Amino acid sequence: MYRTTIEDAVFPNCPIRNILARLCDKWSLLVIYTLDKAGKEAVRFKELQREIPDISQKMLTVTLRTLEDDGYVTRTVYPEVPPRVEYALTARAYTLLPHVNALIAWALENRDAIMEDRRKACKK
Amino acid sequence: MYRTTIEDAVFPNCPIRNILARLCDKWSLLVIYTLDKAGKEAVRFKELQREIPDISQKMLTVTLRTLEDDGYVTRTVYPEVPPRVEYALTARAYTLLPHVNALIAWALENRDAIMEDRRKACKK
DNA sequence: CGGAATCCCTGACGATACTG
DNA sequence: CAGTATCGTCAGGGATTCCG
Repeated sequence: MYRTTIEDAVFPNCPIRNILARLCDKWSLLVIYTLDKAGKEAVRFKELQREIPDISQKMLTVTLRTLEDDGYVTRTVYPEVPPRVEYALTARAYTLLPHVNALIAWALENRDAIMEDRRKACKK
Repeated sequence: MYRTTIEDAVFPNCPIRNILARLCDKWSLLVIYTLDKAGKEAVRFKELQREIPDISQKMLTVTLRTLEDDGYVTRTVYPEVPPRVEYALTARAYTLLPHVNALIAWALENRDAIMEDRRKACKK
C-alpha cells in the first residue's frame, strides 16, 4: 500500500508543497472536516465511511494513515472481537481547523458565482 | 489540452470538492501566491515561469487557464510582436488570498514539527 | 514570447477478493 | 469490523516539437 511522497525534490522547504499540497489531495480535507463535524472525541472507521459514501475503503485507509503520519490524526485500536478502531483529531489538527473552515465558508459563499463563471468558460 | 473536471459526480454541490479540490491541485495555490507576491498589477507568462522554475510550460498554461475559468485570474493579450500576455488576480482572488496566506503561515509555523513526525512515521 | 500539439509514462485511485 | 493484497485503469503531468 502506497503513501504520498515525503518531500518535494526541488523545494524541500517549501511549505506549500510539503505541507499544503499533502493536505490537498482528493480526500484529506474532507476526512478532517468530517472528523470534526462528527462532534465526538473519536470516530470509528465504518462511521467515516458512512459519512463519505463515495470514498473507497482503500483510499480511506491510505488517507487516514497519511494524516496520522503528519500528526493530524490519532489511531487507537481496541483489542476486541470484532475489532474496533477509532480516529481522533490531534491538537495540531485543531489549530488547522479554523483555517480550513474559513476556506470552506469562503467556498460556500463564492460557489454559485464560481460555478457560473466556470460554465461560461466551458461553453467558449 | 485538458482541464480538470467540471463537477463532482456524487456531490455536485459539495464546496470542498468543487471549489477547494480544484484549487488544491499541484500548482494552483502556488501560482496564485506567486501572482500576489509579485506585488504588481500584472505578471507576464515568462516571469511566472522564472518564479516557479520547476513547473513545466504546459502545466503553467493549463493551471492559468483553469484559474481563469473559475474567475481567479484575468488574461490580457497585447497585440504586439513579440506577443505579450499578462496575468492578474481578480477581486475574487483577493478575497481568497487572506485565507490562503493564513494557511501558508500556519504551514510555516508547523512545518518543522510535521516534518519531524513524518520522518518518525516513515521509519516504522 | 507565449503558447498548442503530440507522445508517453507514472502513480493515484478504484474494484475486487481475501483475512485476523 | 477493519483492514491487506492484487490487479487494472486512466488522468495528471513531463518532455519534446512546432507555430504565429
